[in-house]
Amino acid sequence: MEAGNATEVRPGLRERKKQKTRETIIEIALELFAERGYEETTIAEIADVAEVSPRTIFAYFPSKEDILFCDTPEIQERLAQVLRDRPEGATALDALRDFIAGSLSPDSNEARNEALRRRIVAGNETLRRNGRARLAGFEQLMAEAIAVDLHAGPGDIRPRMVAAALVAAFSAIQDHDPAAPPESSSPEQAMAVIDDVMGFLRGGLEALRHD
Amino acid sequence: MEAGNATEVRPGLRERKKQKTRETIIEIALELFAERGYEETTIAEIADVAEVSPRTIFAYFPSKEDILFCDTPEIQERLAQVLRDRPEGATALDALRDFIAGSLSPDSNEARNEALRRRIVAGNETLRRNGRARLAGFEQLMAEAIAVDLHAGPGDIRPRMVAAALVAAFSAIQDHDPAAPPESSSPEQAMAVIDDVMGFLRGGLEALRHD
DNA sequence: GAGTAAGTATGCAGGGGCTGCACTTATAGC
DNA sequence: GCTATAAGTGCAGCCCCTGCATACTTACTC
Repeated sequence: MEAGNATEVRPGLRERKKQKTRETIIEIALELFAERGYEETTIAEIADVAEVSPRTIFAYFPSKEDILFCDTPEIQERLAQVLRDRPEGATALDALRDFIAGSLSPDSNEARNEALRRRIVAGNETLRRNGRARLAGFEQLMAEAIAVDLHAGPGDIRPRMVAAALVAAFSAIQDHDPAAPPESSSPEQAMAVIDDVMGFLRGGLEALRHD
Repeated sequence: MEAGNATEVRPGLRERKKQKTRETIIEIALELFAERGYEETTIAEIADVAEVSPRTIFAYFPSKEDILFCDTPEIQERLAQVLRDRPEGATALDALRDFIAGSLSPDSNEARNEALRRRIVAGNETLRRNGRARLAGFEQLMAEAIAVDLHAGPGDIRPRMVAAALVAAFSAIQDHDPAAPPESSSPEQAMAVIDDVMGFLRGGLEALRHD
């Protein structure tokens, strides 16, 4: 450890290089996937363009698909945190709404990648399926939080139903309107749609609230 | 075409052999998967025990996973038919209930395979995920039928939400109680659970019915 | 600044899923 | 029987992914 570093320790050269390599791989993979299709792009090609060995790619990502979906765990962790830290009166749905609102700030780089990702996934059946499967983590998270809201026991299926409906609603919004990615519409519009969904869900939740 | 056949043409030797081979492959694959795990069982081993060439297996099934989930399309088709043919007053939920009730007759062979399948899928993360992904077809089917019930337009997300909740509910019942496979409990018990779910869903549906 | 420890990149060999193609074998209809 | 058609097979090969041994880099210590 060097002395004189500020509150944030700037990571060493090694760490920075690693981060850079990782980002390069992602960037190039997304570009190639978008350009010529996911299945049609091989690990070897990505490695070639990224100027690393194919073996190295697997040191960074457990699988080809994980290059594409690498952000999921991080986003999920953020959501988990928001749910954990929500104030006393706030429901899980409230927390989710805030989370989404907070995620709509279009960080240019992130947004660009996200748009690419969407296009790539849209163009491949398997990816669509697996992409949805990855939402299972979010669903689980929401189900747990909703269970708390509903004072539901562990065997109660209501939280899962609500969480599933929720995920389905957002999937529907995303999948079914590929012509209108969220960055093209304004955040306000996006929030309006989301509030719509929330309204429905709250209605459904009320109907299920018999505790 | 031979003359003198009854209403049902008994398929020729070729067709019967084919069917037999197909069933043998499924049977042996399920046994091996259950015995030593899905990932640990190779196509070569299945082929070996089934006394066919590995290449032949791929003539019958597009992928290893499809050996396991081979019934899904057929069941889905049956559900689609039930939904199509439901009488005027019956809702999609009613039709689904009937469909499930009709499916609970424990055909010994079918039930045995189904139990095996459940165990196999339960023991493998990827299979659980993909198994659920295969439910997307059912979800879609139900969503379409529910959309009719709700007089919902094409962009309406309510039907999807309900369908997703529905599928989630049944998944929850199946996944979360691996100790109690459906054949062990009586059909009456199973139907009681299902009616429970149906009650919730009808409640949720009512809340969404603002047409 | 040389030397060592730890971390990273790479090459190689190989397993396993899956496919296209050519070829043999078995059934069907004449 | 004899031929058209379909099923089964063997082979070569692509691709994802893994374990392992090895070269290379950065980091730390003296």
